[in-house]
Amino acid sequence: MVRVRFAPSPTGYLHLGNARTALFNYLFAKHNNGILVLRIEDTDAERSKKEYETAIMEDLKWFGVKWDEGPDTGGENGPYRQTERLGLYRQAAEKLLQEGKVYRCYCTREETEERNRRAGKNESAGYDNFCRDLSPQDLGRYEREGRKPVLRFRVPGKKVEVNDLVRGQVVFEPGSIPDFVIMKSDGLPTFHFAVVIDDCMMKITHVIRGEDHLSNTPKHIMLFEAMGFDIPGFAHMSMTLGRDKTRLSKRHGATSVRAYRDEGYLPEAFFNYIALLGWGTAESQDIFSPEELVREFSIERCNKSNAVFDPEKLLWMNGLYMRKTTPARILNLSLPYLKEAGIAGDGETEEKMHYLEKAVSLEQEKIKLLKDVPYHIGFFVKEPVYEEKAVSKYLTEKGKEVLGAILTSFEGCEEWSIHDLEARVRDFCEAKGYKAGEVFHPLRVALSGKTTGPGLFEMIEHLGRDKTLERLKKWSA
RNA sequence: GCCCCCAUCGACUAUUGGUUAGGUCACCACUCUUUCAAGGUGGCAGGAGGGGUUCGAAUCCCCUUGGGGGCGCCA
Repeated sequence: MVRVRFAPSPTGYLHLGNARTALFNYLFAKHNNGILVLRIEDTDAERSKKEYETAIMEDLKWFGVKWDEGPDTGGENGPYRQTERLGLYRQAAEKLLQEGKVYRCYCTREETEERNRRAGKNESAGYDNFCRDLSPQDLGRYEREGRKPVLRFRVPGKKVEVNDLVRGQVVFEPGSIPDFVIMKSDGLPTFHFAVVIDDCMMKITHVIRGEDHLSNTPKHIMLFEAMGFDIPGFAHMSMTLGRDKTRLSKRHGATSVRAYRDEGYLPEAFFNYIALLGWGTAESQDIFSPEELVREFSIERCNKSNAVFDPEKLLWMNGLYMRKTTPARILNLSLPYLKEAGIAGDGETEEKMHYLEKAVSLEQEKIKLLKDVPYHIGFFVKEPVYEEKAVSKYLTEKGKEVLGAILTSFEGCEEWSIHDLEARVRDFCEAKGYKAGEVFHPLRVALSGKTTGPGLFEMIEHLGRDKTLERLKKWSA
């Protein structure tokens, strides 16, 4: 049984790069009929916040990553928050201490750096094993000084091989990894230790994570070995970068899943686009349903090189999914934005909802973001926002004259159907010798405030007789 | 400073020893059209550099360069 995990730290909103890691874990799990575990790595008491934990779970669910075991679902391998597992880590650490595989270290960071400096090494050269074999006297002296020790792992002097599912065999030579801390002086485990204990106890078979952890993996493997645990498979995914090929950060604009959700991206578009970052099929297919992705996904086809996140392609893909979905769904999802714009309120009548839905369907092919829906359909409900350039170009003296004449014609229109309306306008043009554009453009601007929009006669029909005549009167000479 | 990873159009990628190096986004042109989109057609554009191996290299090896990551009592 394949068991994988996604293990975020609740220190901020879900980041795009982490979202991709979560997605790949999910796809791998589902492809293999396995289990996805959500584990909250909240041992950093300073930065971890409960609200972020909630937000991360919401955002994962939003774009379609569902886990089988996690803090909210419970499960036999829990608890799923590291702060609720502290006893487990202490127990394991105690055992390692008994076995002499870890030792107490009393050095401060400053002391270590100072010694490194004096030894002519780089400050960040790593720990110098100062406390590795402290005499009982030294130990006692430090304790009497009131120093609180950390527990350091006694790194064996042999090479470590990582057999990575995407990178192949990666070898770390002896001496390249200094003795590292597994338990902090406050009694909390470090990331490296907690991860290994948890992955083992949660029966994780494959560790799929970002490449930023590749250099840490030998530490984890040594810990697995020291504790006699089975070593899981590892797969280190390439990183997600910004346009300038540096790590995705605020400089690149929105980097959280939440931000994209708020802008009005469709979850399936986000899901699809993110899956394409660092993974592809032999056919270079671009559009996948979630089911297809689950079926097609494989670790072997994951790219080794980093991928640049391209908001433009995401936007294009979102437009594509907008066109694929139903107007009713777009309407429902854009309700918050419509409310904010004063176009729809709570508990609208069925009639109004139908009216809005039709308006959405007329504009659907142009909608790229849910956030933009009010801009596109607002004039159907509220007084148009007249764009200055449109008015000065088309609602000229001559334009107003034309509108006045059209008004007369429309007033006599009883059926108010696309056909009737169009016939009237075309007859009018012919009778008065106007070119189509001389009439169409002023009409559109007077009714919608914009030079762009749906088909003119569909628009007039849907706008209705009253609003049409009223707006024409306003702009007639 | 030490260690690790990576390298195909501007971006995402396909091509795993023999291809006019393919697709998608973006961009440009044309087309459709009452507008804007969407659609259709076409175009621009790529193997980082240098050495090998081979009849033949984007593909295998080495070096250089460039980019990314790690070396915390952060995760």
